[in-house]
Amino acid sequence: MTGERATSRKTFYDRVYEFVRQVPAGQVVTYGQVAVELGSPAAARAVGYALHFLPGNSDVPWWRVVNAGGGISLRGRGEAAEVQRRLLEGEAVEFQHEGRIDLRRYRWIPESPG
DNA sequence: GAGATGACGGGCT
DNA sequence: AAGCCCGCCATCT
Repeated sequence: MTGERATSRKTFYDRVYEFVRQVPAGQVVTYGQVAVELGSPAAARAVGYALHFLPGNSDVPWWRVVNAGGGISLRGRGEAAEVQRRLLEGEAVEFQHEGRIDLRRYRWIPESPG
């Protein structure tokens, strides 16, 4: 009975959605960071895959998740990348000349003194 | 049970 | 600086 693997109850993806949902507007997190927060620092790929299932009308701010370089990859969807950038800019997130975000400034850290 | 997929990350050339 | 390759992990067929 002690083996209450509640984690198995929800899929890794569901945990990703919940975490991303906690990201406040105007801040961003990286795929790798989400993976770390979920307990799997090497599951950055799975994190991106989880967001891949999210429709545009989802209540999960998927656009607040960027790659480790603070940029938008969307490795094969340039259009989605443009939408993501627009959404972030709408939240006062500044993009640098190289189209990347200054993570030192916008990266959100959970349970942070803020 | 095994193989294939994929919104990543890091390292090497 | 840019591009390519490998590895990692979770889910699906």
